[in-house]
Order: sequence, then structure tokens, then C-alpha cells
Amino acid sequence: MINPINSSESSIELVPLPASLSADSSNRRHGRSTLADVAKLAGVTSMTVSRYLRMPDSVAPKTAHKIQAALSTTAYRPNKQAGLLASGRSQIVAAIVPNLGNSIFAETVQGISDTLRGSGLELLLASTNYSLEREEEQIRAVLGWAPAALIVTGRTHSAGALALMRQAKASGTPVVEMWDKSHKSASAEFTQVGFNHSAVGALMATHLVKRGYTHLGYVDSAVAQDFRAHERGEGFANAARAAGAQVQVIRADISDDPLRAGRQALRALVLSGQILPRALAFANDQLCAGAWLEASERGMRVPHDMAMLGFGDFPLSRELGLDASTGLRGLSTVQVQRGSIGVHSAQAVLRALGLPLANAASHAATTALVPMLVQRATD
Amino acid sequence: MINPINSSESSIELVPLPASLSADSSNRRHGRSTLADVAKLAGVTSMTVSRYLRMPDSVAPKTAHKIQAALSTTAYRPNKQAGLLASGRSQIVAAIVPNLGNSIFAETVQGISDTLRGSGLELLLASTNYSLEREEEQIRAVLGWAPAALIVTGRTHSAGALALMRQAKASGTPVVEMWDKSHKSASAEFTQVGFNHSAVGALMATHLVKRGYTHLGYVDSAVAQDFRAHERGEGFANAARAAGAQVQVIRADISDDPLRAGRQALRALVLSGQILPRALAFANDQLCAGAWLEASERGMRVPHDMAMLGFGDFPLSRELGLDASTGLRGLSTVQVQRGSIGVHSAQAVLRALGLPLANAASHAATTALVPMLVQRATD
DNA sequence: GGATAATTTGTTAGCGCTAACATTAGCGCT
DNA sequence: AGCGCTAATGTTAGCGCTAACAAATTATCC
Repeated sequence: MINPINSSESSIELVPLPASLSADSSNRRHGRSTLADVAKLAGVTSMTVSRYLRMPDSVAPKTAHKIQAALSTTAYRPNKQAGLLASGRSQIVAAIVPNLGNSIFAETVQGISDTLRGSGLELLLASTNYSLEREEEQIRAVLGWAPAALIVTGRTHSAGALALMRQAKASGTPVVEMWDKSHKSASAEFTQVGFNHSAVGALMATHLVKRGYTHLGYVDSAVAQDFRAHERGEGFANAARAAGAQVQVIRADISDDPLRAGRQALRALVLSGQILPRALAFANDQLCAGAWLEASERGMRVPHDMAMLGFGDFPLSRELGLDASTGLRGLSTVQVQRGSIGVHSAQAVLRALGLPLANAASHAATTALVPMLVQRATD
Repeated sequence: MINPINSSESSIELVPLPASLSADSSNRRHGRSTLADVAKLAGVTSMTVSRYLRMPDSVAPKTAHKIQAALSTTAYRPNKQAGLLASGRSQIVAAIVPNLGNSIFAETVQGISDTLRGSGLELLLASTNYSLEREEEQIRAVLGWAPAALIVTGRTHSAGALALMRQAKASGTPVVEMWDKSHKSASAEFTQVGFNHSAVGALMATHLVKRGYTHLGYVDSAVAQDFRAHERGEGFANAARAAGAQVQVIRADISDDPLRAGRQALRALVLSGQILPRALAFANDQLCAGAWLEASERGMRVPHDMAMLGFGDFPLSRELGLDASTGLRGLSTVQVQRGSIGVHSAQAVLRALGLPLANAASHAATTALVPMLVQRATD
């Protein structure tokens, strides 16, 4: 690194603290070096340093060198709060998801995070535990940071949350709803990145009907505000009935351990003594996997005795579901691009902000978000 | 809500915008109502409103009512940037994890998020993809927000990252390292919330040796900078050798799909033709599960032909691992409180900041973070 | 009742940065 | 040289809030 003015200083050690600071500092300062410190050292104004940081080309090369040297000597780190306060623009993208421990949204968040990297935007994250009240609370809190953009999950929100989102949008903050999409996308108030869950439910039902099953079941999530799972269930039931099949809806409490919930759902079904559906669709792959394990251990043959169809295409689904009679493996399921939803959402944000799609993110831009049915060994 | 000064106004609709604003506003303003707006409406100074918001008891009840009314009339939301800038204290906790899609850290982040809720602190999250360079980069970026605290993963950092962490700590920002713990905790430079991975590796080895296995293998993560997995492997190998057992280390590329990686590792081992270890320990449960599935499908009896020991105690481990000969089920593994690590880390932060441990967080305070070996059906 | 102490409110200045405008330096050209 | 022009830098003011101190109000007491 060229260091024209400080060539006597051998290393790039931190300057202990500009003398001016330790002397006059009122105790409101926090000790870090500021633009003014850098500027003084470089022999320019803080404005010039500020410009160099944001638009390096607008500064003369000679000055640039001096500033660069001063920057590394002082170990300067910009105070983003101050920058935001002055410019009115923040560098924060706020994302709100129902849950993180659950790998569904974790991968999405990872996608957002990856896409945002290099763009200068940071990710502020909050989770709602599938509660609309918590969501509103979190949106309110997060908007206090005047984020550059807001990403929320789903299209169902409390009235208060909706008001906040509208207000944000009105004041120029892009708002993205992810994981869900209205039927008529024209009617959508916010940018939506996702798919129609009712349609996916219908897809699952028609697939099973086409495969010859007429007595179906949908194992839904018992979490009241997991709207997307319910919608898939409704789409499933409607399409199935429209096709002349019978449908039964079962609820499973997946909040604790979805695999076990799937096991228990199947066990309860078997022990209930009633006539079993011949094919089960599940709110997600974990439920399906649990049910498959239970069925296998009970000696049921899948899909011969009971077909099973999951949702999500988690890694686990490729490994379970071995059908001894055919040697085929894998739970049939609906493939969802969990990560891509995050990538696309972040890209929508970047686009709305007029920022370039940084790093390798653009490669994923073409990934379709339309879920596809993956037929494996469980029908 | 009592509204003594505006009793003529029937509803709590938003005031369109204080006239003063739409008139004189330079375009640096962002349209939201400010403390000054609220103050004017309430007939007091902005300072009084500020005080009311932070210490409601320090203003007279009558004034409090007026302010309260003005607050809801204006739909005031504080600008946290400005608050931070003025006070020097932020309300952000920055957390940096290797990965989110991976459920290991997702649950930890969820724990942090849950514990922080209600404390007024927000969570700023970044992921490093197991890269020390990325970690340094992220720490640098995140410190630009002058966070109230910094939580990082592990105790291995680049020199630059370490310098930043020291600087942060020196300027009064609590720094927590989670998921790992130095042998001699006295030597730890930062607060550590986690456990010693080498010791856990040793625990796994001695367990297997005690069960009579003398020919062992450790299936490690091939991710170079997954230091904790490697450390468990070293602890495992050392303890095993010390106990007179043979140890073989296998590397599996888990970055894509750990289950499949486990499958492939076992397959490769079997196809290699060499003498198989009689017991395998894995860097995590997913690897173990994949290997178990592969073994089962190959007709190997677990643990009779091959014992298996995972790490993490993921839900999946309770469901796989059925031993037909005994009817017992479950992969033997090491139970780790993934969520609790997050909870404890966040609590350490709250404590360091002198904040009360909010909501139900305290109940988890007693949860020990010492991993325990859970013996199930795979030995 | 008036002095004293407590409580409540106001004033001033500044956190670190950047928008907007003002100024100066640098350059080619006649 | 002196003109105009662009490029580079400087000046001023203020983003919205809060620390620190000052002033005003109320309560307390002899």
C-alpha cells in the first residue's frame, strides 16, 4: 500500500488515538477514530475523505493516496449510524421470518445473506414464532432502524403490520413478501417472491389422483398461523374433491419435533381403526419421513399399502423411502427452492434500490421458483 | 387512551404531516414524525418527550398523558440511528455464525433471538461460510454499527478479526465466543459459551473403547475451517490411541448434503476392501444417519457389524437406528444443547450490559452446556 | 412566609456524517 | 496572458436524538 506522507512509519500499526481526542473528548465520544481524524492526518477536509470512501474516483489520485494512508494508519471504521442519519439512507435490510431453527427458513435466510454480501447491505433478522402479533411487533422494532428494505414472510399480516408495511413502502422502502404469492399477482400490494400454495396443494392432489388413489389424506401442521401449510391443505382438498376423491385432513403438532409428529400421526391413524386413506400428503417432508419410518417399522409397504407425498424436498427425503419391491429410493415430494427464495428476495431488494446484483448472485437469477413434483419411490 | 388535549379529535388517525414539515422540509428529511413533532403537539420540549420515552417516571403524570396522546396521534416511531448517534450506545447485538442453512447454528441463532426479545436489543446477523477471511470481513462490517455486543462462533480467528474483537472489547463492547471453550478457561480472552470439543471427542472414544471396540474410525468434516469438528476428531484419536485402540480418520465432504456424504463415506469404506473399523464416530449426526442408512441397506447389522456414534442429537437420530435384534431404536450420539448455547450467549450479553434477563429466558439459565453421551441402539 | 430541597422542564451543544452549495485549482485554448 | 471551463476541494448547515447543565416549578420544613 502506497503511503506517501507517512513513509517514515514502518508498519501499519494503529495510531494510539489522535492526541486531540484524548484531550478534549467529551465523554460522548466512543474512542474510535472519525472522519475528521483521518482528514486531519491526510491534510484534507472530512468531506473529501467522505467522498473518497463513497466515490473514490471523484478524488484526485494524489489525494486518494494520502487518504488511503491515513485510513489505514487510523484503522478508521465508518460509523454507519451517523452516515445514515446524515444521508437518510440506511444500509440495513430487515428480514422477518417465522422461525430459524426450522431449516426451511434458515436456508432462505442464508440465501438472502449470500446475495446481500458485497452489496454493502447488512441483514437485520427477526423471527416471529409463527405469531402475527410478534410479527407486527418485530416489524415495528425493525423499522426504527429505517432499513433500506423490508422482507417479510407470507402475505398474511395483522392490520397494524400491514399499516406499517404500507407506510414503509410509501416512504420509499421496498417491501418484499416472500414464500407466498397471491393468485392474481396483479392484486399484490408488495413485491412477492414465492409461489401459490393452494396451487401446489392442488398439484399434489391431482398427482395422487392420477396415480389412481381415490382415498386421500392431508397431514397438516397444527400450528395455527402456518398459513401456507393450511393453504396447501385447502388446495389439496379442493382439487381432490373436484377430481372425485375422498379427502381426510389430519392435524399434527410439528412445533416440537416434526419427525416424531409424523410418526405419531400415522400411528394414530392406524390405531384409530377407521378405514385408512390409501395416500397421504404431508405439510412437509419431515412429517412424511416420520410417517414413512413408522409405516416401515409397522411392516406396511410404501407405496403399496400407503402412498406418501411430502413437501420441500429436504436432503433427508432422498435418503429414506426405499421400496424393497422395486429397489427405488426416496420420498416423493414437492421440490421447493428454499435458498432461491431468499436469493430472489434479496435480488428484488437490490433491484428496487438500484444496486447492482453483486457477486455470484446473478447466476441464480434464472432459477425458477415454481415448485415441481419429484416422483420418487413413495408415489 | 386518555387524550386530554385533543379530546375534540375523535379517532387516533395519523396526522397527515405537521404543516411545518411539508413546507420547509429540506429533502434530507424522510417524512416520518420526529420527537420535535410530538413535542410541539404535546406542548412540551423534545427533551421532555425523549425523557418520557426512556424514563416514563421522570415526567409529571399530566405531561405524560399529553405526550402519550401526541405519540399516538403522530404514530411516532423513534429513529434509532439518531438515538445511538447521540447516546453512543446502540441496541444491536451482532452475531456471526459459520452458516445458517445448517440447522446446528440456526437453532443457536433462534436461541439468541428468543432471549433478546423483550430486552430492546435487535439482532444483526452475518454468516461466514466457514471462512476466517469472511469472518474478519463480517466483523469489520458489523462493528460499523457500533453494536452493543458482539457474538462470534468459535475461538479461532484471523489476526485481523482478533484485533477487531480486542478493540471492541477494549472500548466496552462485550464479546462472546460461542460453541467452543478453551481448555483452561482462565486463559480465555473473551467470554466463552460452549464446551471443549477435544474433550467431547475423547468422551466418544472412551465410550466406544469401554464398549469393547478396539478398531475405531472418525468420519471428519472435510470443510477445512470447521475447527470444532477437527478438534473432536483429534480428541477422539488421541484418547483412543491412549486407550490402546486403533484409529482411522476419514474425511467426508459435508458441504453439499451431509446425509449423502455419510452414505458415501461408508460405501467408500466398504468398497475399499480394507479391514473395516468396528466402530465409527462421526463429526455430526447427519453423517452418522447417512452411514446408518447405507449400512442398513447393505445388510450390515448395526451395531453388531459396525457401531456408530453421532454428534449433536438431532431429531432425526431418535428416529433412525432401529436394531432389529433388540427392537431398540435411535442413533447413539452426543447430546448438545444447540439452542441453549444461543440462549446462554445472549444471556451473557445481557448480563454484561447490565440488562435484566427478559421473559422466560431465565428458566434456561440452569441448563448445563456440557454435552452428554446418549446411548441408544447403535452403541 | 420564606428558605431549602426536591422535582420537573428547558437550553445548549454536539454525536459523526453527508447534501447542497461555494470556492479554488488545473487545464486547454485563443 | 487571460479567458472559460471542468475537476477537485472546502464551507455550511443539519439529520434526530440525548448528555449535561440551567432554569423553573412545586413540595417541604422550620
